[in-house]
Amino acid sequence: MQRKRVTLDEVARIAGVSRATVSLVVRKSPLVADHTREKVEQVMAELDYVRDIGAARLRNNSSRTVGVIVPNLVNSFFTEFLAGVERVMGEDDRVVLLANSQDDPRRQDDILQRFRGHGVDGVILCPAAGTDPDLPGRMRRWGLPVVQSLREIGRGATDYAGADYIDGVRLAVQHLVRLGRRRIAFLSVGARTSAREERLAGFARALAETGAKDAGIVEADLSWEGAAHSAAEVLALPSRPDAVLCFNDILAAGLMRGLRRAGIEPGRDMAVMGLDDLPLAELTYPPLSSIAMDPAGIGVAAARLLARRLADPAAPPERSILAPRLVIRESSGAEAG
Amino acid sequence: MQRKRVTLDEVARIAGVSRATVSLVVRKSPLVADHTREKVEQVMAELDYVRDIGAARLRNNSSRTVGVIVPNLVNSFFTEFLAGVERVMGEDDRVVLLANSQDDPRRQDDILQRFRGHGVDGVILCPAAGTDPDLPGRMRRWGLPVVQSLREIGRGATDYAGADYIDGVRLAVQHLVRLGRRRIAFLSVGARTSAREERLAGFARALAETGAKDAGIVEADLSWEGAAHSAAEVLALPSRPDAVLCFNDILAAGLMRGLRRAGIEPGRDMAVMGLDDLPLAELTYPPLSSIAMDPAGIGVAAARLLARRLADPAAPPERSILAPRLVIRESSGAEAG
DNA sequence: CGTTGCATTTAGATCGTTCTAAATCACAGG
DNA sequence: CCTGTGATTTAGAACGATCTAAATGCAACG
Repeated sequence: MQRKRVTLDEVARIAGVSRATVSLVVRKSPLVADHTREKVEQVMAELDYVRDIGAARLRNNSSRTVGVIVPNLVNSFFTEFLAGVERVMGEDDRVVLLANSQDDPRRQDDILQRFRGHGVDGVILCPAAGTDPDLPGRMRRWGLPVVQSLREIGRGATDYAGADYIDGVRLAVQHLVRLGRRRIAFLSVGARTSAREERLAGFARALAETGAKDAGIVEADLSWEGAAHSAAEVLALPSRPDAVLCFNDILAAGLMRGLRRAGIEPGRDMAVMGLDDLPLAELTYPPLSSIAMDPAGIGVAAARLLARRLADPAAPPERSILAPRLVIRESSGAEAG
Repeated sequence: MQRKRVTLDEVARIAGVSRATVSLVVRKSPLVADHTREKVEQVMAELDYVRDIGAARLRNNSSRTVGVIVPNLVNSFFTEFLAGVERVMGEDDRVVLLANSQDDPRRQDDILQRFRGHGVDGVILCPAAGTDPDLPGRMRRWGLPVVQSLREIGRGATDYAGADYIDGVRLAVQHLVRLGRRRIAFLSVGARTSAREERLAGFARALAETGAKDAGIVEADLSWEGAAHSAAEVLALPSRPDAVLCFNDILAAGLMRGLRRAGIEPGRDMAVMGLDDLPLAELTYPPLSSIAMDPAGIGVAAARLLARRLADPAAPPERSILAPRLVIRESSGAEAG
């Protein structure tokens, strides 16, 4: 059943050259004469030769494989990110080893060990909440190149690709203020990540800049049900908010369900905004105003950073921060006037 | 920068045993004496030894790596599927090579060659629309074990994991008929896949069983915008439908937007149902009645089938078909009575 | 004390590639 | 005809594991 592999030796024997020559042809070396190359390529096609990249890596230490670790595969923010990464890697003839840390640092460690064992050239990591702050250091000591993305441990320790969350939140707050909202609450999540810190920091800063009132911060489970349940808590805030900015669109959609159940009409009685502009933002009712972060673009950027890092391991760490964009729909309320 | 790998030889030297013994320890062989094992394990921990799986595979032909090819990473049906696969593989200490065919058979072929080159143990494949019918045959000739999932080329040629789409459609049609709907249309997609054929076949069969009228089949782009645009076409069908069953929830959500733009209230004036019960079905307005297909469960089943196949390559092909479940929300109209 | 049997350990070949250093070839120039 | 040069080609040693077959140690037995 298991068919035996066609090897360089076999091709060499049939083409009447040496193994080394065939290897050169495989690697498109300019050293080999045109007629030899043609002959060898023909034989390779006939025998359906497939180069064994594992064996190659054993010798030359490049597996053309990169690991990607995301905390979650249900949130489409991460899957769009992943799609961006995968596209660039595919174009670059690399292959993606995917793993899901489920936001658990222990699992994340296991995965990294597996990746090391498989000899990945590098890793793109969205660090799990609660990751050991020394992880970038450990990875450096392992000699494993890493690009962090979407979240970051030890700012500036490694390459990083992300969106400007702080500015994104600012855009949202400014938009709400322009529409006349003054008491703004923030619906946050429990998991301690740099993304959360940045969004909260951006919130505080934007309130200060616009003079809007901080109506309070509520924490919800990261699921639409969780957010729906938080509606009561939001409505009970001492200074009753007239707008809620949510950590992401999933929470925003859930919150809108919760508000409507409580008889509050989102978009009219209470402005609601999301962050991330997931595809579902278009489909909720009312359609959700949000801040587009272009996760696929971030994935592309992360993949490029890793490619650069692999080409030049000694280069100084680089950051690739994409600008967010305000997407106005209906949940933030009618246009002023 | 690139740190040199710790090898078996090194561990052996420091632990004062032979390379072969260390190898036995790594593989948890019962042949080695307890005190030796302890000593060796201690040294491995000290040196941070990581076994090179590529080198191991070269000798024993098992890479503990499987390839997964999906046509799309945006549709959460596929990402939930992927999450299921990844979970089982992780538990089983295997790693997933992910690739996205974008429903393009040429890309899919490239990916398979890459996978072969990386020495994957097997592949889980959701074949791209338009895949060469002989692909299962070619893969058999390559000696590459494969489990098809969600879609199928050459029924019964390989292991297969999926949901009973035909029965799923039947549940939907029966539900609509129970609510008094009589003229049912189907909003389909262009891509020719077994999933599409089964859903259409199920539709025809269910209409025959229930006596409902086929109000026509409309094809949309596989995106919510595409479906929104199709609303006009649906409304223009000669026997004006009173219900529309959609190929999936994304189309259903888009169609509802399109209907509302045209002044038709989904759920009241026109029943709308989706298939797949994606998370977004909860969040649309009105919430979408749908048929849960449990993609994560299918992913789990596919991973198990592949594990079985790897353990016993000669076993006869097996099918794992999950039963669908009706999820009633509001888009299908008020409860009868 | 030599032998047998069992548990444990090991040397050396091997997997399919790439690398290094050297060999071979073709041909021009002296 | 010999030598030097640049272009091709190659033999053989890696890479880091696993496998095979055999060696070793040790205790008990006759």
